Amino acid sequence: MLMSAVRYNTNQRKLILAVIERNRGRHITAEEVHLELIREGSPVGKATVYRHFERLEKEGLLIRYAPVEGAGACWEYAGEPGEVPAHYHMKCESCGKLFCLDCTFLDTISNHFSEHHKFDLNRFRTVFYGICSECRGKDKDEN
Amino acid sequence: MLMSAVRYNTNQRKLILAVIERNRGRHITAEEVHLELIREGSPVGKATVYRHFERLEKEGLLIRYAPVEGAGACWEYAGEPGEVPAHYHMKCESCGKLFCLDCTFLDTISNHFSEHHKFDLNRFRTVFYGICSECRGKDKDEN
DNA sequence: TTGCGTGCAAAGGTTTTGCATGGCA
DNA sequence: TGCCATGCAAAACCTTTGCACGCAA
Repeated sequence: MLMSAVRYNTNQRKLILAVIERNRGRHITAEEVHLELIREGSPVGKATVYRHFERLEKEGLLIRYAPVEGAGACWEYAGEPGEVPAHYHMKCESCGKLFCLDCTFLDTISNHFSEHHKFDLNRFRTVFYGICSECRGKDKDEN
Repeated sequence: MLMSAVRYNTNQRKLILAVIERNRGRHITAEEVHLELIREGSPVGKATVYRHFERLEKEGLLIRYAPVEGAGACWEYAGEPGEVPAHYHMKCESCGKLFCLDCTFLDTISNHFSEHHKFDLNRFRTVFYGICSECRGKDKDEN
């Protein structure tokens, strides 16, 4: 929440923020932002994207999720406080897809952990691993 | 799980397992095992450690944790197959302690994922991250 | 003896860093 | 104009892979 970290409001910063805001509700990687801006015809260096992600996180505009194996860290626009609903992630061990879990049952889980185990769940880091519905039907040709 | 994956009980496998068992209750990285064995005077190649970690995970002897930012994946001894009843793990981000969750609510969670999200949870891989009761009381000096 | 296991080094992918240049305030 | 920001490439890091040799069964 160190807004003081913002010094120059450069064009690159605006471009990066625009892509992130446009992806409100979805997680995105630094690589994806980099490629998206190239596609738009407004290329921004990869290093610059990484540097801004780091700053935006400190400013509280970006949420950084624990990296999932096989991929890099993923981030998500935080927007106004409370704007992004609490959610968890589900990762398929077979196809590698990452799913966002927006389900009221999560509150039940959080509450259970809090009340019965006195444990405050961290939704940014906790990832549910398993096999998704698509892969469940197929033969397990993983690995 | 797939005990059939074990073919040769090589010396390197024994050495790696020994280090892991000795670190029961603590997570450890491939790099740490590699270095520990060098320190012991029984060096084992880094690639071999990685290959064994992968196999031990399939066998159910090791739990692989989601990588922590700034570090690689970390692993932890899960005990002999069948030694421990089905359970999930809860890891405190502050003190690093690993808690075993033996609670009927877990079935509720598994069932919910299975029925509502058509997702088969992997209890070995899924780890709940958060702050434990002990650390909840203290100042959050983490990070 | 057979074929898996091992070690080394090289490759792969992601993120960080150094340094000269560019651009915001 | 003074600094911070940027871009490129190289480095750093972690992990995987290729290949020839070694060793458990």
